Amino acid sequence: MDNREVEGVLEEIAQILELKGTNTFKVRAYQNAARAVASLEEDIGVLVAEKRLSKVRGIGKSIQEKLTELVQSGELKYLEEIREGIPAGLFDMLRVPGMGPKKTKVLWDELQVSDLQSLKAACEDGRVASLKGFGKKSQDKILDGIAHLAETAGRRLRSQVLPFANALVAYLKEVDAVERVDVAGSLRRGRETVKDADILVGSLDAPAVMKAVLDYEGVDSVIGSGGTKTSVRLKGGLQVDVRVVKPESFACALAYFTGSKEFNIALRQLALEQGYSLNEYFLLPRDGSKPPTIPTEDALHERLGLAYIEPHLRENTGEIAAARGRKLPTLIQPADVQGVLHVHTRWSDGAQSVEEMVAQAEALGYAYLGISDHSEAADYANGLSAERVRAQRDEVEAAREKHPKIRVFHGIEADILADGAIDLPDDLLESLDFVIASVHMQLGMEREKMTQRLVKALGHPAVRVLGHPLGRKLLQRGASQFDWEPVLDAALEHGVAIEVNGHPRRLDADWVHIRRIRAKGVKLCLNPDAHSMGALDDARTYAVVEARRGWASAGDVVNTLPLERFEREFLRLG
DNA sequence: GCCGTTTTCGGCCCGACTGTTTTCAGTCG
Repeated sequence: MDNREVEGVLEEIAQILELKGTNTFKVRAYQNAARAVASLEEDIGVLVAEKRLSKVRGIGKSIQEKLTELVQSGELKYLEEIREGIPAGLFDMLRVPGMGPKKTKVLWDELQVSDLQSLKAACEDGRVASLKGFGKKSQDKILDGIAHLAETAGRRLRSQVLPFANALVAYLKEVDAVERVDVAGSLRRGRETVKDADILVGSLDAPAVMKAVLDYEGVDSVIGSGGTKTSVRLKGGLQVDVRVVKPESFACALAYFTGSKEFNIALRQLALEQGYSLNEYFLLPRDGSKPPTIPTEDALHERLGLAYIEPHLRENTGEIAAARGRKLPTLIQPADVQGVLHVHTRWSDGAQSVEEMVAQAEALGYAYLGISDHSEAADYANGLSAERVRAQRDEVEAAREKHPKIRVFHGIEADILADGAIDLPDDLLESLDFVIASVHMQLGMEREKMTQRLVKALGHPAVRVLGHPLGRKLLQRGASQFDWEPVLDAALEHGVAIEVNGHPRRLDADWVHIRRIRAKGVKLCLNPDAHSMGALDDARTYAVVEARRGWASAGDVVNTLPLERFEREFLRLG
């Protein structure tokens, strides 16, 4: 039972309690505990075994007992008890926009509606509209919500949303009434997938801004529009919320609408302790005196006795305490990345030649580049046999001669076979500059076997990087299951770095595990996993964001090293 | 259910919008 599964159990308890109309603070206690578990830097099994669970903030006596039972036996009587009589379909109903626990419970009690299908039917024959507290509009909104849920599952990749959000921001910048405008919300925090885009505007003329949004040519339909907030659906389906505040409130509002929700709650708590009340407009002294001028988020955090907390860290997973103690790390920046290793070419499933990728990397200012096509076992990707790897050398050598300013390493992304062996002969692997070892097949292997598979692969002397360890594809398939502790132990022992894959659909390892990897002292390697020239910079664009969310600084990442040190200390060449 | 240098009880973040009401509950972020 790993941290993610335990987190899921706590969240399920919170949802069930919410549906049952339990005291909201009790519900919140379980939600807080779920977050606390999610942000642990150790395996929860270790904490339970060493009886250190109660030291975790947010986990008290009662939850500690439940988690001990859960981790030790894999079961939890309390959950089974409260689950009794709660149809699983109610959780799907909660995901419909506008549907919360209260409405869900009313529909269940009054109409015996217990899943999306029966909810849809109840809306279509008008039973929902006839209920007290509901009406025609609620009913139509629920139907729209169900349709949208089915269409997109509600979330999109960050990379798919950013261009739309940036275009709208650029448009609003040109509107006369707009003084300041910025992206907020989970998009600003760098979440891997987002539900919608939040845009904040500072203006003295809110109606003009609302009108400008409604006039935007990218708008498909209007979801709602009030005096200071307008929600629209853009062509392409993305929902965007635009809010307007007075320019004097912009910094407080930007902080507020950036979230996360949990971070805001904690920040307000801190403000209360220090004699302030914090809302999205001002930091109000409780004694009724005039609120201080807050021109930037930096100033807001400083007022509360905190070092500035970057948006990427705002998840209420320890960053506030660290900011208080001035112990936040200096986060890695895109420009810190000196070179990248994980790059494909036409030799396997890439779109460009070796030379084209090298030229592009040089143009982007990289000091070194590793060519790493797929290996033999990845035949779906036209993986390279030992013979073809040797043949590729000439082309790599030619690119080196043509581009002397950038150092080109010749490597491979080799497959980790089911038994943990690497799929090319040892002498060939040893002759290369580096090897990235990745799992591409049998991703759903049983946990114990997958752990052994990875540990064995990391012990191969030629392996330098473990590629996309989770094997997930965002919004498509989940992560492989294995135990992190033995894998990280092996990585540490053999000096292998764990990849942070910058492919927008992978982002793997993810930020939660990056924190664990760092805590263990294992190094990271930020890569684009580029299959074309256009994706070559994805390590700086996407992997860096994921690493920052995992609290990584340049010192945690091997490919921030200058060329000579990277070559000598990490690749162990020459 | 959690928490505590006003500590073992009595708090627990705050406001906008919507749809339903005629003063408010629910949802959202």
